[in-house]
Amino acid sequence: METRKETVKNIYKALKRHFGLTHWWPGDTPFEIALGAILTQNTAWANVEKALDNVKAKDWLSPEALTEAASEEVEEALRPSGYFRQKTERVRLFCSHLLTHYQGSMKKLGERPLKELREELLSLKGIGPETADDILLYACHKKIFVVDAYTKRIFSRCGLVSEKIAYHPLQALIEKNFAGTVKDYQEFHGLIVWTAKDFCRKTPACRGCPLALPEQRGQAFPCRRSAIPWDG
DNA sequence: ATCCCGGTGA
DNA sequence: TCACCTGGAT
Repeated sequence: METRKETVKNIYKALKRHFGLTHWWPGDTPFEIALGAILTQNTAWANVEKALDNVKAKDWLSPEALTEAASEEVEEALRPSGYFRQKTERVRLFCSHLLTHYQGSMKKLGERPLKELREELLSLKGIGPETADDILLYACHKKIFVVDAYTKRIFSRCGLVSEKIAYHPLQALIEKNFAGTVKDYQEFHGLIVWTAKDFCRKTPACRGCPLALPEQRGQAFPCRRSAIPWDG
């Protein structure tokens, strides 16, 4: 029987074989990546892109510009991403922190050690575990596994964990059982996002799923379950 | 009508 | 634990 470590590795290998390189996260600079991480909270990425396009069109893609602009105008730009008042506040709090402590430099922010930086990000209002880890992994290139709703869905449907597992236990389990570089961590999360969109949707669309067991291949349902029972 | 790569406040 | 926050796509 497969060990948990082998299962995690096999999931990564199967997804990589199917999709190739994802080059996740979308965004050209560390600051844009951090911005996207905040804007995508409970929001479809297509709507985040519209907000980011608005910000770029205004030439506001910097912590200075976003803090100096009138908040009503920033709200207007962020509107397509939803929760636009909340997100304007969150974005500006992050920008202020960046300016106050790092001269607005994501590079300087990224020089802090992983654990301290994670606690620091979590202390900011509007940055929870997933957003913090997005920023750490993709903007600061720290080796940390990003857990999201898709990760829980896929790993639970593969039988590795309960679907109700909390953020940190799942993160710890994956990190303990996955040996990879920062690039591997980045790709793994990207592959999970793509898999969730194409196959592992809320209502499963398993036909052609790279994670389907051989005997289930070609079936529309069910996806594989209970490959390895999890004892908590 | 329901869903999006969540986080906060209570 | 849960209501709430928001607009846009399907």
